[in-house]
Amino acid sequence: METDLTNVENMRAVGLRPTRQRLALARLLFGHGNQHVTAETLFERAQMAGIKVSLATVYNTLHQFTDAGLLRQVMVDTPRSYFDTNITDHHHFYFEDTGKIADIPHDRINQQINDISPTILPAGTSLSRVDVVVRLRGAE
Amino acid sequence: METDLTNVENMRAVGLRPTRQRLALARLLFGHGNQHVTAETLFERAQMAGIKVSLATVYNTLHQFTDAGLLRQVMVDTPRSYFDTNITDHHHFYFEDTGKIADIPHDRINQQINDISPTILPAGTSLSRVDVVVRLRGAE
DNA sequence: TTCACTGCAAATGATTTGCAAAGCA
DNA sequence: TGCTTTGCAAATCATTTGCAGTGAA
Repeated sequence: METDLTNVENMRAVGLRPTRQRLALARLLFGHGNQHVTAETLFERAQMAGIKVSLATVYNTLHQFTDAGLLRQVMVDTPRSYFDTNITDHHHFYFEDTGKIADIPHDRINQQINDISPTILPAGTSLSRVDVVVRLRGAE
Repeated sequence: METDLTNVENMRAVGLRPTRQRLALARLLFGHGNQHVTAETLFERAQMAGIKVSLATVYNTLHQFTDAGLLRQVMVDTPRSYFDTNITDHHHFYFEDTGKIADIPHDRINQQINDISPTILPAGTSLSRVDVVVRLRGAE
């Protein structure tokens, strides 16, 4: 289990003040299993949940959580970017027809990639991360 | 060798009228080895080369070439997208410090990916393409 | 009280679009 | 001529920013 950001102590532990907005957004993000959100979808979900928060704050919060290592930013489509609550080593399906993404479950790709990557890095660089996006057509 | 779009017949062959702007942009794109461009960088290069073309037309042309299978759109960074003149199966380095991309040369990743991918596709979907982005820190 | 955080509205940056003028068939 | 394509400017969309007001320590 990852850091549970839905309580005050853990929010402080990652260097963020436990404000009403951040706690509420954390609850939406981390309280219901792994999910992929955009700023817009999280904002809408917050509104439906009756949480008073501005879109700008949603953007700020997503980036703060990402910087704290609690979210991972996934770029598959311009110009919108997704944030994934699953921060373990894994990769993504991208459904071209619907624009949605999903985690690749039992990740065979992952092991292979991790084995290969270090051997091909250009001199003077270090690996930040490997993103694999398997783009699909057809049913979601 | 790919289709050489720098001449009138081939431009027609992909279903596009060989206009002055399209021919000139094709020359910039396909006349000097593989490269990665954004709409903005191609536009600047065109201006430096004395080609009279608008930014809107550069955008249109990049998408028309992409639809014709002559370019590949690569998304690594929001909200700007790159277009790669190399349309063979291959993947990319992304230099986080500079925001630039480069093809991964002798592509060991590629074979592994191609072997694995078909085995993990969700029912009802077909593989469009696999994008691997190896994100690097440090020197470009 | 102090400094971080929030919200709003305006600014930004990439991209797209509407439409009249220009160019290819 | 007729249908594409172009160019410009305005529109759009996601995102960021400036700044005054609010809230946590």
